[in-house]
Amino acid sequence: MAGLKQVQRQTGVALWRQIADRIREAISSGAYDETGMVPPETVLALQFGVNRHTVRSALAALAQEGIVRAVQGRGTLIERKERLNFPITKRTRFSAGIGDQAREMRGLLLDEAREEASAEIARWLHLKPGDQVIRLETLRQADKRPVSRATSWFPAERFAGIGAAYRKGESITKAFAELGLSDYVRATTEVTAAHAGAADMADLELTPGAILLITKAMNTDLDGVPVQYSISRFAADRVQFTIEN
Amino acid sequence: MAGLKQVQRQTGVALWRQIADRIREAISSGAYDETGMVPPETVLALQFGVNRHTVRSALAALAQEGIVRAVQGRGTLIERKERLNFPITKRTRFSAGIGDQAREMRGLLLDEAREEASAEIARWLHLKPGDQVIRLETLRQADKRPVSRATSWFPAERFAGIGAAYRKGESITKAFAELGLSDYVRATTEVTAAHAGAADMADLELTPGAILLITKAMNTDLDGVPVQYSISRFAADRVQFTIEN
DNA sequence: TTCAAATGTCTATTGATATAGACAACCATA
DNA sequence: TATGGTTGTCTATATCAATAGACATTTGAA
Repeated sequence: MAGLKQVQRQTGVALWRQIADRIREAISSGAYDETGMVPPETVLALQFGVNRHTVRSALAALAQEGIVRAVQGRGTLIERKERLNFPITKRTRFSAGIGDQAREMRGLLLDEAREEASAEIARWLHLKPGDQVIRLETLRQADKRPVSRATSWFPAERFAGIGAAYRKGESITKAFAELGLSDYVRATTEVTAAHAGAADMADLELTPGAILLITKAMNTDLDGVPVQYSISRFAADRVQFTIEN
Repeated sequence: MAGLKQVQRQTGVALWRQIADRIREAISSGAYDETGMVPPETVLALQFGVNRHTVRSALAALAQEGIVRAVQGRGTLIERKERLNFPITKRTRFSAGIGDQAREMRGLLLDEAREEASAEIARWLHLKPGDQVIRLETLRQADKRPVSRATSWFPAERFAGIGAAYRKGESITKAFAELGLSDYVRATTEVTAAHAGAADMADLELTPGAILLITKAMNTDLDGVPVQYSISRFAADRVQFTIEN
């Protein structure tokens, strides 16, 4: 790990936030695995070329996120460092791929609504604008920790009752199975990144300025008929995607 | 587009930066296509619930990026709004997919080095740690505008001279062809997101606090033998990825 | 020509950010 | 139990970020 380079001065983003990002990245990359601790505040201050108080602000933010825990007299211990891997493959089975990485994977239904398809949703689901669709607002957690927040649309007549099915099975796959769709495939996925907004920050327990990985995905049944369109927002510092071709 | 919601107060990230991000997003989503202009500063200030001076700081930042141009007495004109789409498919042809979106796609070789494979690189390329590899540092531009910054490793003995070939053809595909590898496939791709560091900020002409989309990809020849491992950093506000399964 | 609407510039004030230094409290261990 | 290394707390100061108000300058259209 030799030495983290000095931070450069940026306008618009507080120094302590930039340093928090750097330390979070270093932790997640295993730079401090030998000791299981972050270097002393004075050392970090020297490495980054900033005042010790600034480092303390950064560490306080990381402690708030539950990543580190400071103990007076000893040092700052690393509490969590994992980054969940989400495979993006033709056969979409989020829960399956995650099973070995987290003990408890849950999907919570935050809201359900029946509404008319917008032009964009209609295009993705091969419907006419105004056709009825069901919208689900869901939150995925790994070991009690929120990982992603998704908004999904389904053709209303084919998937009536999917809200209740999701609430019961806590996953899209199980909800589909409950409604008689035993298999489906991922058709297209778009990936972008952006800063988190207010609502997502709250749901995903993010600190201000955090990054989201955003996927827009369309799934079809085995006949190629669209069954789901969804926009998912992932906490970027907790996940990575893997695309296997 | 009705109305952009009020921004919330965040610590650590300057308000004007958050607002710049929101406006950039609105421009790229086509919200202001009718007029080709951003709403007046006073209107934006009202929409976001901030002072006009704060909006001006945001617009100044966007002007610095070349996205808008303010004209006294008229308004603030939109100069650029595109977001390049990069398909991530088995057959990786970056230049091909981009052809219809940008007039001029270039790949510049920033640096070339022959070095020993680290443990990680060796693992990806199915080599032994310490085996010779060639590392290329490249920069991709679309219409003179930097889009991504990549670091790629190749087995040295098989692809000796790939630096010169890349400099000549300005793409990995052409460089491979020059060296007798006419076809190759994308084996695995990992996608993450993070804030840009100093070096990438400079190369990609990013403003402080900008987001990077990061891919780690391994390509093989048609026999499944690894030919390239690369880490690419994309300016997140200029691109999106599309995964077609 | 006049006027409304838009951006440009200036001054002033408040709170957040960053630096600096000093010292207290706590922990592990020699 | 003494000591060195570490985090916790306090005070003080300078700079940046954000708000507020006033007015100048430019443009396009009535």
